[in-house]
Amino acid sequence: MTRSPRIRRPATLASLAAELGVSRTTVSNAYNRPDQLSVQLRTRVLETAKLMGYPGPDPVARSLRTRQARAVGLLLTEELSFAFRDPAALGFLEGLASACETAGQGLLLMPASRDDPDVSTVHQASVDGFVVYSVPENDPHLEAVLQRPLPTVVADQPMNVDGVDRVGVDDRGGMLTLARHLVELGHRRIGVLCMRLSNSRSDGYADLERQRTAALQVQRERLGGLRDGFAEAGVDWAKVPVVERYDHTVEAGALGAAQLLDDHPDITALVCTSDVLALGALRMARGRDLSVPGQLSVTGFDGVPEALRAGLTTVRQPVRDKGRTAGELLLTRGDRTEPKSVILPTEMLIGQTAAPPRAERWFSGL
Amino acid sequence: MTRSPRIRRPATLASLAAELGVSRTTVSNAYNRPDQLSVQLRTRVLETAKLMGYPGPDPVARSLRTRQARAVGLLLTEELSFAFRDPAALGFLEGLASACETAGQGLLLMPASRDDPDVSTVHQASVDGFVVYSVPENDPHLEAVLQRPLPTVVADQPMNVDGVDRVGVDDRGGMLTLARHLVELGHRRIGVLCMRLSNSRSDGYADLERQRTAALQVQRERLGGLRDGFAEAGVDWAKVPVVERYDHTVEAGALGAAQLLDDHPDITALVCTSDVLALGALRMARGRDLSVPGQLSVTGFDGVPEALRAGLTTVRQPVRDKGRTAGELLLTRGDRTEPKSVILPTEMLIGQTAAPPRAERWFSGL
DNA sequence: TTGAAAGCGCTAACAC
DNA sequence: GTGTTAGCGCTTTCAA
Repeated sequence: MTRSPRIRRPATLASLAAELGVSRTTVSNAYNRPDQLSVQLRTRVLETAKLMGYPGPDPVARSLRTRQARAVGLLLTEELSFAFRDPAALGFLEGLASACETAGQGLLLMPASRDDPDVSTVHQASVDGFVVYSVPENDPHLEAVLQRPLPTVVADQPMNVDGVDRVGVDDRGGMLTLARHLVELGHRRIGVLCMRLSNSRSDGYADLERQRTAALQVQRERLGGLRDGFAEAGVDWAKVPVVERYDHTVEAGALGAAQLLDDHPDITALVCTSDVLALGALRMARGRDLSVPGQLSVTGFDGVPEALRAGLTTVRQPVRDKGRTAGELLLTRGDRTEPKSVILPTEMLIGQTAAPPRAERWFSGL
Repeated sequence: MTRSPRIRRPATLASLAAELGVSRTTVSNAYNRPDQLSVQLRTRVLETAKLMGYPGPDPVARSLRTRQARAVGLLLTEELSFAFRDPAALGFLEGLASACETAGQGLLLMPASRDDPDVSTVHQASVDGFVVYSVPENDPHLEAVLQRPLPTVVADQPMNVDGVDRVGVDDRGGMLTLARHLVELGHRRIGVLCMRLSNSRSDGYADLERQRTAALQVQRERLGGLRDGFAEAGVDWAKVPVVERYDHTVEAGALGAAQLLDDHPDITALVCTSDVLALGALRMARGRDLSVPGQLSVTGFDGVPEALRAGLTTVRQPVRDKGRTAGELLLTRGDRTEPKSVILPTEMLIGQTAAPPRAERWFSGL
C-alpha cells in the first residue's frame, strides 16, 4: 500500500513541539492530559496541529509505549467470511462486538484458515487480548495465541485449556432434554446428523471411536447428551447411525440426511446437532415428499432465527450472550487470580417438526 | 485487563539475544529473514526462544519500526452490532473480509456510534488503511479518518470525498430501470418508502427540499432514478408521497408502509428503497389482507437473500463484490497517482410482487 | 505549568 | 553470516 498524493509525510509530535517551541511533553499532554496545561496553551497546540496536519499521536507508537492496543483479537478457525454466513457464529460476533463497543475497544478479525499452518497473523496482531471461538483441540493458531503473553478467553471449545477463561453453553444438557422429549414421543429408531468431528474432512458414518475422540468437543457433548437420553429408554447407541458432515451448510445437511435415510429407511426421527444441518434435512424431506413431522421427525440445535421461522423443534443456546460474555470476561475482569468458566443455559424449543412416530400415532388414534 | 498467572513478564528479543550471546539482529533475522543465517544457528535461536517462552517479535514494536500494521480498519457509523444484522452490510463485510484474508491482513472493526462524537477509536486504530462504509457527509468519524495519513476507500457514500478511492453501485440506474418497469406495468400513482436521509431522526414525509439535500446520497440517487423514470411517463414527482424511516428494520418498514397507505389509499405501487423496508411493507400488506401484487405492488432494492426468498421484485446490487473490491482497492493498488472510482452494475430482478395495477388488469382481461 | 531524559521492542542500513 | 548503530514516535517519571 503506497501513499496517495494527499498523503504527505505527516508531522510528528516532536516536530510539532519544535514548531511551537515547547517540549514534547507539553504536546503530549495537550492530547492526553488536558488538565496539565493552560487552556490557552492547549488550544494553541491543537490549532497549530491542525494547521500542520498533525493527526494526533501515532497509535502504534502510543501502543508501544503504553502497552495497550485498545483492541481485542478474534480467532476463528474458519474462512473469515464464514463468520458472516453462519448464523450462530454471527450471533456470537454480534454479542462480542457489542461488548467491545461498550468498552471502546476495536475488534480485530484475524484471518486464520484451518488448512493454513501459517500462524503469523496471530503473531502480528496488535491487541490486548484474544477471544478464541470454537476451534479444535491442538489447533496451531490456538497454540500461537497461548504463546502470546495476553489474556485469552475461549468460547465453546477447546474446553480444557489451562489457565484460560472459558464461556460455553450446556450442550450436553440441552441435547439430553431433547432426547428425553423424543423418547417420550415414542421414538426409538433414530438417525443422527452431526457437524464435523475433526479437522480432517470426513463425510459419512462416524463410528464410536471417532465420536469418542472427536477434536471438536461441542459435538462430542451433544452426541453424549443424546446417547444418555436414549440410553435411559434402553436404546443401544452402538446401533444408532451417526452421519458426519464436514461442511456446515444447508446443502451438506440435505445430503447427509439423504444418506441416512437411504441406508436406514426405518428411522422415525432425524436428530441434527445444528439447525443449519436440520434445515438441510427439512429440505431433503420436502424434496422427497416426506411429511415432517408426519413421516419423519427432525430436530436441530442452536435456535438460530431461520430455524425458529421454520418452526423447527430445537435447543436454543444464547449465542449473543455467549459473545457478550466472552468480551466481558476479557475486558472487565480485574483479578485474574484463577481462570473462570461460565456455562450458559440452553432451552428446548418445541416446534412443529417433531411428533410421535407414525405407528405410535395410529396407536393413539384408536 | 490484568495479566493472569500464566502470563509472566515475557522475554524480549534483546534478552534472548543476550542469553544466546548473539546480537539482536541475528535473533530478528531468525524470525524475519531465515536465509540470513545458518540453519543451525536459527534453530538454536528458535529453540532457546521456546525455552524462554519468547513469543516472537512484539507486533506493536515491529509495526512501529516497519510502519505496517497488517490490518485494515473498517468504519461503519452504526452500532457495531448493526453490521451483523443488516443483510446488505453483512454481504459487504463478507466480501471485505475475504479480500483481507487473501492479503493476509486483519480486519479491525472500529466502534463508532453515530451519536457519539468521540472519534478516539479512529485515532487509536493501528491499521494500514481504512474502509469507510456508507456514512453520511460530514460525519466526524470520517473526518477523523481523513485526518490520518493513510490510504482510504469509501464504499457507497459519501460520493465526493477528495482524493479518495470509492466503490459504489449504480443506484440511480437500477432504480431507473425499476421505475420504467413499473411504468410499463401501468403504475402512475405510487408511494415511496425510503431509508433515512440524514442523521437526524425523522420519521414521516420527506419533502422535495429534504430529498434534495439528503446527507445520505445513496438514498438521494435511488430517489432520483425513480423520479426520472416516472417523469418519463409524465408523473409529477412533487405529488409523489415519500415517507422516510430512520430505523432500517422490517418493523419500521411495516409502519412506514402503513402510514403511506393510510394517507394515500389510492396508490397502486409501493416502491421501497431497500429490501428490508420492502419486507416490512409485505408484512403490513399481509396484516391488512391486501393481496400483493393483486391489490398492491411492492418493490425493494438490494437483492438480499431474504428478499429473493420472498420473491420480491427488486434491484440486486453485488454487495459481496462491493466489499471485495473495497478491500482490493485498498490493498492491491500500487500506484495511487489519482483516486479511482469503481461503480458496479445493478440488475433488476422481476419477482412476484409487482404486477399491473388492478384497473389495468381488468382492462387487459377484456 | 513545563521540560529533560529514558526507553517501550524492534528492524534496517551498513560495516565487518 | 554476524554485529554495530541509529532510530520508529511516543509517554512518563522526575525535577525545575
